[in-house]
Amino acid sequence: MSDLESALQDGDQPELRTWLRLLTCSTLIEQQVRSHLRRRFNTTLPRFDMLAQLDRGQNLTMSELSNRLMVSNGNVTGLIERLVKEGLVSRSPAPDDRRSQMVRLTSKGQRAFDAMLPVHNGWIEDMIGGLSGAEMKQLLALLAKLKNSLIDAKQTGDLT
Amino acid sequence: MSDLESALQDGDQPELRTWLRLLTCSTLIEQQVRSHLRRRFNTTLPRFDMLAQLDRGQNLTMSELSNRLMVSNGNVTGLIERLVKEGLVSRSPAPDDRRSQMVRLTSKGQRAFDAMLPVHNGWIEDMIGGLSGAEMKQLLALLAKLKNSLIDAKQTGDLT
DNA sequence: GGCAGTTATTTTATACTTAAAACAATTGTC
DNA sequence: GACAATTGTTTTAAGTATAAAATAACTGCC
Repeated sequence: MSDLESALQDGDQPELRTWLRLLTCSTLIEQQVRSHLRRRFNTTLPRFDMLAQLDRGQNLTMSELSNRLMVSNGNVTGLIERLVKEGLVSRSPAPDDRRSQMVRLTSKGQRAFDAMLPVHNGWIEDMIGGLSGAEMKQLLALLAKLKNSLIDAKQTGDLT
Repeated sequence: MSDLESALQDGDQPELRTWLRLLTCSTLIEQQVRSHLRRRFNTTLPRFDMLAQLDRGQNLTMSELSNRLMVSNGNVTGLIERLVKEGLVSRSPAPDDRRSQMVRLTSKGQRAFDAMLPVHNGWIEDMIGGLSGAEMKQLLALLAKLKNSLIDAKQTGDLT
């Protein structure tokens, strides 16, 4: 059995080890969710993620979606285009800014997402269920701290 | 400020929260590394990852690389092709199995990777450095547990 | 009111990624 | 020693992703 972390010494380079283990976990989850979405709902993870954002906050602009999903603006353009073509999402001009578009779920899109959400959440629960409530709480706290560290490093490193 | 986690209740759905926060962290790290690799070395993350695997274990087959990097076999084909074209990697037929190829770094590839590795590790240290040694140790332990939970769920879920 | 700078989005080019099919070589079994 | 099943790899088609350039609309300031 070998994976991303193989051939790293034990106490060595804890930062690198942390990163690689984090990446392994998130890749494993992603692959499972991706595969389940395909089999069960014949859709993809980026589309699901997009619908999820639109479900949480209706009437978002393209930029808002790009920020929330943490993907490039061009990526959002293409993804929304496909979802519009599938009839799950609609675009309308923003009332106050002619550059912007408001994106929202169609009723078909809302129904599709409502059907997927609980099943999706069940998959996640199954995958992460190996941790106790206390462990999850701890993990959440550590990840919050890491997230802050990452945001800090990003800011201080970007003073080009 | 809103991101993947926005609009989730506080104590609610700890599994989902955990997953989204994990994803946020790994996306933030990935984007930073990707951007640094481009600016500093004019290369990409998948290429760097591939070189790293080849540095750790010389003479790996395509399948081995696919397993270690956790990407599809077709993906490895294309990636290796590009690296061969850049002269960083070479392929040779496996002695014992005519279906397989052994892949290894060229000396140019080795030099390129040796130049990148310490710089790369510095980026990671900067990003994760906001955590204390004890916190990293804790986080590593929790992620190890999560990783096991994920592997379990995968096995029990795949008995189609 | 004009114009410099910024912001929102799309376009372009290229690279990455997957799933599934195709193919080729190996293995196990009788 | 045939031959079914498996394994290793490539090919194909479609989708996802980025960075950078291009467009278009907005804002602030004089």
